[in-house]
Amino acid sequence: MLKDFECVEESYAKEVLRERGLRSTSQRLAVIHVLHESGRSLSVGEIHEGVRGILGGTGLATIYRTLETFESLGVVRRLHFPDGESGYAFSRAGHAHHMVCLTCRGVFDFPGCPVESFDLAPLERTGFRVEDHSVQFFGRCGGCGEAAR
Amino acid sequence: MLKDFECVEESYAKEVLRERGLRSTSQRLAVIHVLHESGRSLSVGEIHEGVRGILGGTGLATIYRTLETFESLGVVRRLHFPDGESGYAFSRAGHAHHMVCLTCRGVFDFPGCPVESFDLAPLERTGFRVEDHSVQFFGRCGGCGEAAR
DNA sequence: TGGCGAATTGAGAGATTTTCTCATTTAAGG
DNA sequence: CCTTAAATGAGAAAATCTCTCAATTCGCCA
Repeated sequence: MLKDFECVEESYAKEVLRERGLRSTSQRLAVIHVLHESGRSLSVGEIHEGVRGILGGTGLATIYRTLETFESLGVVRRLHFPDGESGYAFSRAGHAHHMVCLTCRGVFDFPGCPVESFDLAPLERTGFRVEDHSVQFFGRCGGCGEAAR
Repeated sequence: MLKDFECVEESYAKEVLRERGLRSTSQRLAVIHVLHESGRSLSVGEIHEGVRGILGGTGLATIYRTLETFESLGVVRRLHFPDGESGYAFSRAGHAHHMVCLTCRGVFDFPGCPVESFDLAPLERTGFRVEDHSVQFFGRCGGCGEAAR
């Protein structure tokens, strides 16, 4: 099952799962498939629906468990929108930031990192030790920006 | 009531409320008071508890409504932690970014903005129009960093 | 200062979201 | 194949958030 849809994202997820001694179940791969295929960030409900469309009776708990697993593996990322909503998006592990379209919820990677060239010294002089950061841009993607005119 | 505790943060909140034609109720001021006094970000439950400590029987719905109001006014900000939890923190309106201590959930402003000196051109060349951004640093504040040793 | 009208609140019901449990299924190594 | 532990499904339970409406309170104006 799912063989016809297999994509790099799925093989990548499989690899990460294997590395950690976790199983590549059809449910897990379907979540990746749905997320990647949509190209945007999806709510838990949308993911559940999408997975059901492929596999049939998948439990909601499985979706939650899967998202949690993938997030801890860095394969999926949870995004929070200014309006309070949130969604999950596929994301290659490692250091990645995103631009998010406020209209279609599309998620795009962008090159570089604003924090890299930012001087943390004055900040750390306060005694704060920076361990991580998050950067996100919100706006309208090409398609949605045009449609608005 | 609350007169004894009045602080700049409360006067500031009052002013913003008046500007928008909203009322300065004791519940709203108590939320600001609790948030500011704690110096860290608090969950809805913690805020509810704190306000009840000052005013007595305050409804949970009021806390939610108040936080929503203040967030739309830019007086309070909702923060999302890497562990999935979230909390609210006092925040002067305008462009402010935060450092958040992962141990005590303390919130500190930091000077400058990494995005200001970041070249958005290559990003916008993709057709994406940036409207907003968010930047956060996570780590350990002075106190918590030391305690860990 | 007292009264009026509209905004705000309290309380609890209701909706939604997330977690948990445990019997059953299934992936993956031998 | 077979075995074994990991993972899932289903639904109950818990947690979180929203809504409704009568009662209260703020802020304005006389």
